[in-house]
Amino acid sequence: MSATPSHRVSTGERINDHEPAGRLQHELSSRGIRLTRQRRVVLQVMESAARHMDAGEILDRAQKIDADITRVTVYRTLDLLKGFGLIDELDLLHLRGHRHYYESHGPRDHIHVACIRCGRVREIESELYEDLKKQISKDCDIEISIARTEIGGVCGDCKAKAVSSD
Amino acid sequence: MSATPSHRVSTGERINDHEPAGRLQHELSSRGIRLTRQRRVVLQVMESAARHMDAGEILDRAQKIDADITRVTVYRTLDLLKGFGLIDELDLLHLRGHRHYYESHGPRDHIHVACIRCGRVREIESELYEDLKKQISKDCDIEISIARTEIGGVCGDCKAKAVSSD
DNA sequence: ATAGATGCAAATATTTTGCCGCCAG
DNA sequence: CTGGCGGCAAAATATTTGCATCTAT
Repeated sequence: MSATPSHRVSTGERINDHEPAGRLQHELSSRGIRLTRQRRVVLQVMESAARHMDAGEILDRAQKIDADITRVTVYRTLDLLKGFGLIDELDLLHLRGHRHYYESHGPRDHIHVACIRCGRVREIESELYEDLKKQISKDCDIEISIARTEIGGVCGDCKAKAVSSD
Repeated sequence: MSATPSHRVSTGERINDHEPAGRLQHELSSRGIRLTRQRRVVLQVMESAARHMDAGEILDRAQKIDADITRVTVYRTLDLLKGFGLIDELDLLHLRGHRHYYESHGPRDHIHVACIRCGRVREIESELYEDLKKQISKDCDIEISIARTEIGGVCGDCKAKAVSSD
């Protein structure tokens, strides 16, 4: 790792520190969206997520809290949140099949950096990334509302392991 | 559009000008991969693509050239090409459902900029993007082999239309 | 000749929809 | 109260796999 990283780097499992508890609930009710028991549970799962989850994992976690929740409700709630731009849908470079992953994120975009060997995903924020988006916005005359960047490669740990096992 | 864009911008339908004819065939055979009749057709479709296609569209085009090609062969060939990093798999922000799109690309990465209203996708290259990747590579100690960036927003044309229809 | 491809059909996986009874506001 | 919501079952999509046969090298 570089001694003076020019990016804020977060490591390993996703830690949802930027998410004030109840943020999603608040966003929805302030838009006049009905808050059902099931939705509360899915929102709770999304907010407390320690990592990116696909629809099946979200269902599993939701059912641990409230066994009655169905797969269909999860899909419908995810669609709802996507529609309001409150969560992002990622594919993480299709490293593990064609699943889609969901995450609730704070106000600032982050880049997903994944190791194609071990699958670990890190998230980073970058001033340079903000500059790039501004540049694109100007050059393409577009008002950016979604930005997604996924980077894949072999991480340092995996490179080291590859060498030591030769 | 800005008078002096700092990015190379390509507009509208994808024009595959960076792809020397037969590039994919050459890449495969130089790796000792068997070139079957079916694979040649799929490669031809990928190389001559005027835009991003999902698996179904690739199948349709391939069958227009050779009616015997099956869906399964298309999937298997796409997997093969992905495995060698010769094509990219995109979801274009899931703007049109959960389809996956495939594209063969030249040596340089480009950014996909999509209008969330009209769905038009532009591709741009950017020096800033190259800088960003270098920075990430250093900060995260990773050797980057895939980079994908998708940007969404309302394009100038659609903004203009929205105003004029008010 | 033969390792590796294809085709077929069926299995999986994933996501969406119609309809009806139910509940949050 | 009542219009939006959730559950159920089934449909629609999308992708993968086993196996027998064929073919590029």
